[in-house]
Amino acid sequence: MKHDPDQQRWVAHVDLDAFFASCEQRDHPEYRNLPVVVGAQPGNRGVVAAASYEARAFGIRSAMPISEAYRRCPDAVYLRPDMQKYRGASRKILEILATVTPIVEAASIDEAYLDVSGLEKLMGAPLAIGREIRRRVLAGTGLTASVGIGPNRLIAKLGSEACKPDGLRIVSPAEVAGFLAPMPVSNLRGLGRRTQTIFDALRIRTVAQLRDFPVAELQQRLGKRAAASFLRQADGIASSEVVPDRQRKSISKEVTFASDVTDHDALRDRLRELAEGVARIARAEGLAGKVVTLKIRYTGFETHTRQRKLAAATNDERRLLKVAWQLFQRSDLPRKPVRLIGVGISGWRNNDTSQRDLFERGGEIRQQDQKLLETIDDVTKKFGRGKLRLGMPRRSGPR
DNA sequence: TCTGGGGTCCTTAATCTA
DNA sequence: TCTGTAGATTAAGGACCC
Repeated sequence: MKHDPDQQRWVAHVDLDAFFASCEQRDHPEYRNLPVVVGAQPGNRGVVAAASYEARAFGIRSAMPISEAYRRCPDAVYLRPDMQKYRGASRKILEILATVTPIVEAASIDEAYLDVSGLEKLMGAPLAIGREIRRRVLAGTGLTASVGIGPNRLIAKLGSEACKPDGLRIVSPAEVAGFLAPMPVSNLRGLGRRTQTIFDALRIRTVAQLRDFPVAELQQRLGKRAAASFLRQADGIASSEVVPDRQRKSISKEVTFASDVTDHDALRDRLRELAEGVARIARAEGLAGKVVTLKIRYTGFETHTRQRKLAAATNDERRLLKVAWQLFQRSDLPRKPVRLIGVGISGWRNNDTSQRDLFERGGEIRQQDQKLLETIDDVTKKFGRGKLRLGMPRRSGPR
């Protein structure tokens, strides 16, 4: 899809409100207006996957331990996730969004980006486009979505976050700086607990404060790359590329035991089930991978991964299990009770080198070329051209 | 408090190779 | 052949996201 470079880019971010909980409230009218918590069952290990807005009023949040949620609201409706139902709803929503524009990128089960540039002639201004997206999603699924529209993905996403639940927010290029300035830096992408500690120590609370902070010190504390990423975001600079049909990069399955396990037969049985699940998905999607990863978590949350690259790609559960079990038996892993075990596969054949990918990554490659040229320039200045053998194939065999 | 499951991306270190 | 250098590849771990 070609874009007129002079045309204003508009990206929409569509985010379903309390998605899992809303699906349940939609299908069970008796749960409407009640606090609904989807996740682990109270009394078991696990966390909250989604909380309805009624549950959030009790301070219940996603990723909170279920024991803590229960302490805050024992009378809430506690439900196990029904992933099939949510995946079905997700597919339906993507179909609806595709009636607005073909350039739709599913970012997760409950979020999508749309490139709505150039739709003004058909649908009107961004405000009208946003209203129409929300109307179609509600009419087609009975679910409410919050929509943010801005000049790039970051602003669109922050826009939808700012207007949740059941809202619409348009941020024009002229409004970006003012929109970002008062925001807590914790709203920026890639800022988690660890980085937050650093920002706290530096007394950087808002995006405006981040913008005014000395660059050198920020680089020293966060590393050049991360510092640059946050500063770009603080200036509202981000990609506006919406990529439909992104290919997944890995498939994995894992399980946390109700109580920690030491019996190797039991572990191997669970690993077999997980390998079967991974292999089934891989075959269904026509994928075969060369890299097998074992994940293992011990008592005390100590987590390790071990991986091995195979000579040939596979999606066969027996091969997966065999390799994963060999990895489990490696002597450098602790011999302790096991809390979680998982297996995954990645490294597809034909991975990331398709002509389309190469075409789309052209900009990146050109940047690398530029870097290379700069490096060659530096070396040439130091040592003279005689030291360089440019464009000559490497001699093979022993030297 | 006590931490699921399924992912992506980044950093770092070790190793291999030219 | 020796040695230092440096890029590529592989592996492990961690941060982060939904």
